[in-house]
Amino acid sequence: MMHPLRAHIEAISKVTDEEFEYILSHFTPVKLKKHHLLVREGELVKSEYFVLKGCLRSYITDEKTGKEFTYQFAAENWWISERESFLKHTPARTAIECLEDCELLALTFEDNMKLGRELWKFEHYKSVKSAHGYVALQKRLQLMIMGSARERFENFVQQYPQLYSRIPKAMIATYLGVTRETISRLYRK
Amino acid sequence: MMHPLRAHIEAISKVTDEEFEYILSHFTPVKLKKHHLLVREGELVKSEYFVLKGCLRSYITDEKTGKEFTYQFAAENWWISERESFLKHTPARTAIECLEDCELLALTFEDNMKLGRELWKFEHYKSVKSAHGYVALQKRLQLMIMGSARERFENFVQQYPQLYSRIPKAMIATYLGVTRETISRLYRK
DNA sequence: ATTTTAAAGTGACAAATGTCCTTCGACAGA
DNA sequence: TCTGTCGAAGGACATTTGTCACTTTAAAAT
Repeated sequence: MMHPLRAHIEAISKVTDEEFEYILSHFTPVKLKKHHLLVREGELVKSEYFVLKGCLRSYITDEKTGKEFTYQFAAENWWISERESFLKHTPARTAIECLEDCELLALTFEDNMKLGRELWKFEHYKSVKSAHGYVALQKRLQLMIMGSARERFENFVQQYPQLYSRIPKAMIATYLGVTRETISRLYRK
Repeated sequence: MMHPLRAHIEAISKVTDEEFEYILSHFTPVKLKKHHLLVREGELVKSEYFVLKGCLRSYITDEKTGKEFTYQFAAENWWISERESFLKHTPARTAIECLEDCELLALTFEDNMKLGRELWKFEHYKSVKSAHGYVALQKRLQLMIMGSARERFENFVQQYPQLYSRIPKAMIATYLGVTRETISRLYRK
């Protein structure tokens, strides 16, 4: 069976066995327990992570109110990191937490750049991923502005059915910008 | 006095007189009247625009409800375009409208690429602008999720005082995802 | 100057969502 | 088995925001 990372890359551009082996040799496996913080707020983030197994989320905590805002979830075959800190070498504004026991592949900033320079296909893969991320962010903002809580919720369930049954509803709520009580109410009516 | 576009570029990377002349030679001046649609929904977008004078906005209209969502405003020294259509050559999902008489500088997709290839500084300028745009979008989403109507409004006024006094409140409302009545209420209390 | 049109402000009421508090069931650890 | 924790659901009530209808003000057009 094809390596999950390879499958993910090849959805965008095909690579040879040698190329993939070379790419993979730059990644470091990481295993983490549920509740472990992969990234803490204020840290410098040196790697991006590809998820082999498990589930994580990145989030911000509002200092004043203590309320959380989930910026991103990631399960198998997703990338997760703190982009801003990773790219600019600034302190992380969001934390990343394991919602389950996780197995990840870490790629450092330097190796990331190196692979980009050496393999045009890898650079292309990254830039397509990044463009997709941008469009997804736009759509999410638009839904946030134009959609009701119900629309946002239904959109989430439809878009990520696996996550919906796997992640505590309270966290999905912070991703959608509502309270868990509101989510709860949406079932009944 | 320095050309506004040059000032804008040099805030990120210095260019020589010759380089700037060369860059500028790829732009086409455009003059438009208030209410003119620079881009219509469904069109192919061939250029990005730098604003010399006037004020515009890009927006989406929800088919079902007829409600508008302002995606972006642009006044002097801003870039505006329909990025997705511009980059991927797909039909525009947002329209762009002049809120005042406008003077713009248009740069086509091809010239944009050409300048990027020929002048590393220009490529750098574009990539920094794009990264800034991404971070701004993230912050806007975050505020949308964590902030009340008042917080979003006050943030807007603080961030764009010029726009606030220049643009109809009803449009600012659609940018913030509230009704104009809500904006109105915020003054009094 | 006069008329017309667009934008802003207001009040009353409705709907959506948040807050607080309690209950219930599932399940992991002692 | 018992107990404690966590996630989910629910009710009662408060607050925010939306909707609609109308008035006032300001700006454009003639």
